[in-house]
Formats: sequence, C-alpha cells, structure tokens
Amino acid sequence: MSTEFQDIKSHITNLIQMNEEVFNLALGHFTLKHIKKGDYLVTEGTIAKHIAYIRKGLFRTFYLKDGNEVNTCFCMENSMTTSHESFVNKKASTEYIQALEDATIISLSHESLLSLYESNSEWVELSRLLTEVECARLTERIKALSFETAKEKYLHLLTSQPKVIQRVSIQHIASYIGVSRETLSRVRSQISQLQ
Amino acid sequence: MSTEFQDIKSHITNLIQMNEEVFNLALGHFTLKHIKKGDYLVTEGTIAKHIAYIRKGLFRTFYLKDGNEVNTCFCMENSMTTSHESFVNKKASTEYIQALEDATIISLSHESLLSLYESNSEWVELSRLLTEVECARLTERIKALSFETAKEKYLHLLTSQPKVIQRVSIQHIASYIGVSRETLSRVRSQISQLQ
DNA sequence: AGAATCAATTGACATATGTCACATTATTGC
DNA sequence: GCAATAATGTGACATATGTCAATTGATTCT
Repeated sequence: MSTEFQDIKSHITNLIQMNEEVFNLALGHFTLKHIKKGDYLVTEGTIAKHIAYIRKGLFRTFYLKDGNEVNTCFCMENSMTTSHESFVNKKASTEYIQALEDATIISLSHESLLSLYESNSEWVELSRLLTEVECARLTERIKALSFETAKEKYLHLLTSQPKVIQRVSIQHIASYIGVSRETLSRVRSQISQLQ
Repeated sequence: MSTEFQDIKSHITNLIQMNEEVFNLALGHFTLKHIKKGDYLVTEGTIAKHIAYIRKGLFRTFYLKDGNEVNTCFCMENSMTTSHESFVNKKASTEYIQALEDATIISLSHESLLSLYESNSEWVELSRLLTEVECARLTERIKALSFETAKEKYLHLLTSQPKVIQRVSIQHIASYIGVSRETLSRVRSQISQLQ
C-alpha cells in the first residue's frame, strides 16, 4: 500500500476494529486530491457527493446569512469533513466548505461508500460512528455558543481547540463564536494585558 | 398486538421499512410506563439505560451551568427521547430529562436494543437513523441560538416549534433560546402590541 | 375556598456589544 | 521590492439585554 493511505487507515482503524484485508479492498475507492487555498470542496445548492479525509491543510465550513458568512466548523489534519446533511440525504447543501490553507485530501464518493456497505458491514458501522462524531461536534458547538460573554466564548475555544486559534484568522473565529471581530479584538487585547 | 403499541409501530415504520413480523418480535422488549409531572427520566451522573418513545406528555432536557438550569430540548408525543450521548456511549449523563406534564412512555433498554441488533439488522439501521434525527435536532438548536436578537430567536421558535410555545412556560423557553425571562416577556408584549 | 407557592410582568439602571469610521499593520501579487 | 489589498486594532456612540426589585397574576395543595 502506498504510504499516502497510511494515515487514513490509522484514522479508521482507530474508530473501528477493521481487518487489514477489508481495508485494503477499499483502496481503489480512495482518491488523493490537492486543494488550493481559497478553493471549495462544497458550495451551497450542490450535493456533497464526497467525504474528505484531510491529510494536510485546514478547512472552514460556513453558510450565508443575510449575505454574511457564518462559520460553523474548522477541520484540519487527521479528520473528516463534508456537508454532512447533504452527503447523507443527497440533498442540496446549505453550506460551503473552503480551504483556508493549501490542502491534501483523500476523497471517498457516496457511491463508493454504498458499495463498501455491501462488501462488508464494518463500513456501515463506520458510517454510524461518523454520525456520532458529527453529533459530538454539534454538541460542542452548541456549548461554544451557549457561553454568555464574548470573553467566555473565546477562552473556551482557546482550551477546546487551541490549534484552531493558532491557524485561523480572527475574523473567522469571531464569526464562529458569534461576536463581531471588533469585540473579539478587544477581548484578546484585554486577555493579553492580564498576562 | 395491544393498541398501546400501535403508535410506536407507526413511528418506527415511518422511519424505516420494517416487516410486521420483525417488529412484533420486539414487542416483548417494550415497557409501558406512566411518569408524573416533575419526575425525571434521566439525572446527571447516571447512565441513561433506556430510550423512551413518548405516547403522551411533554419532557424537557436541561443541564446545570453555574447552578442554573439551561434547557436544550423539548420532546412531546410521537417522538423519542433519551440522553443521547449517555445512552450510546454508556457514560454518565451530563443532563436531566424531566416531565413537564404527566406522561406515558414506551421504554426500551440499551440491552434490549443490542439484542435486537443481533436479531435483525434493520434495528441497527434504525439506530443510525435516530442518530441522524439527533443531528438534525442539534443543527436546529444551533440555528436557534445563532439568531442575533431575542426577538428573532423567539419568532423563529414560534414558527419552527409552535406547539412548544403553547405548552411550555415562558421561563423554560427563555432558557432554551438563551435570553432572560424578563427580556422574553418584553419581546412577547412588544409582538402582541403590533398585532 | 384560602393560603402558599410559583410564574409572569414591569420599571430603573448598568453594561457588554454591535456599528461606523479611521488608523495601523500584514499579506498578497506583480 | 513596492503597490495594492486585506486584516486587525481603536475610539466614539447607540442600544439591546441582563440584573435587581417590586407588583401582579396564576397554580397548587390541603
């Protein structure tokens, strides 16, 4: 097996016990892709036909609200991303997924996933687990939004996703936690003064 | 089949194509229970060992934050409720589920569900679908929390869950949408004046 | 039915945050 | 490397909302 699929293998076998042979049979369904910073994996109105395992890079998910972008997710190395509802239900996506850095992904189509379901039930179970992961992510986001003040929201993100704060611009973080970028800027300067 | 299980059967066969025989084999696992207003299905720190189909009544899910209750979900007739993460992962619940009205539920234990998994794979698929429903609920809640003003949040709930507003006290709704009950009270009087 | 408890309303006030405007600093592209 | 563009930081100000307190209205329980 080429080394480029080694990390997705670890990622999957970390979630679920899977025989090496079973995994290797899926290799033909995987496609390695390079995505340029600023490019989109998914856009509003289209159906997300692939799920992407991120080998390198960083993506944001956002939707448009009154013409403004609202970020809902940041995904980086060693995780999977897609417009979940669109991918699962084959319906038009309400959101965009954009690369914030040059990225390398391993792409798996919905068709491929269905044929893997047929070949081995472990792929069904993996799908169920990925839905559970999505639930956990949504729960985490609800928590992030439920904090009362901008400062609390930022400090929470600082501990729950420190790498996001290191790599994502302040305007995108502000949008994610639901405060204006000016307020977040003031919160940050206030915090750095205290230290 | 006694009539008391007719509605849960409709509910399940609405989600997934299921042979009548397959469903009937599960009947022995269902338990009918009556819950008094104010009583709890799940409390913080315990493991949610059952999932409940609600035949009658209304439940709220909440957690404690700095000693204050924060509502996260209202469930009523013809839907299922449990502390999802606790039930799925067999870990201590971080939330409470309380009856806001006298209720009748049909209860299914985690053990029973696992044995149904063995008997027929349609129950596995049902489980995945219930997780998708949970995802949709969480997404809806994120949307509710993402509106900017108290008025927008309330008006959204008014259209998305009108029955909740009819049956749930204002203090619980305020907690759900993340505003103080005083503010919600003012928002409501403002809205009724305009009409 | 009446007492007691709980829920909702309303007023006064302090404040966190959004918005606009502009200055400053980074980043990008040629 | 330099111009152009984008991102971030700050000040001034208006306002939506939380908090506290007091009142009114509704439920509950014996």
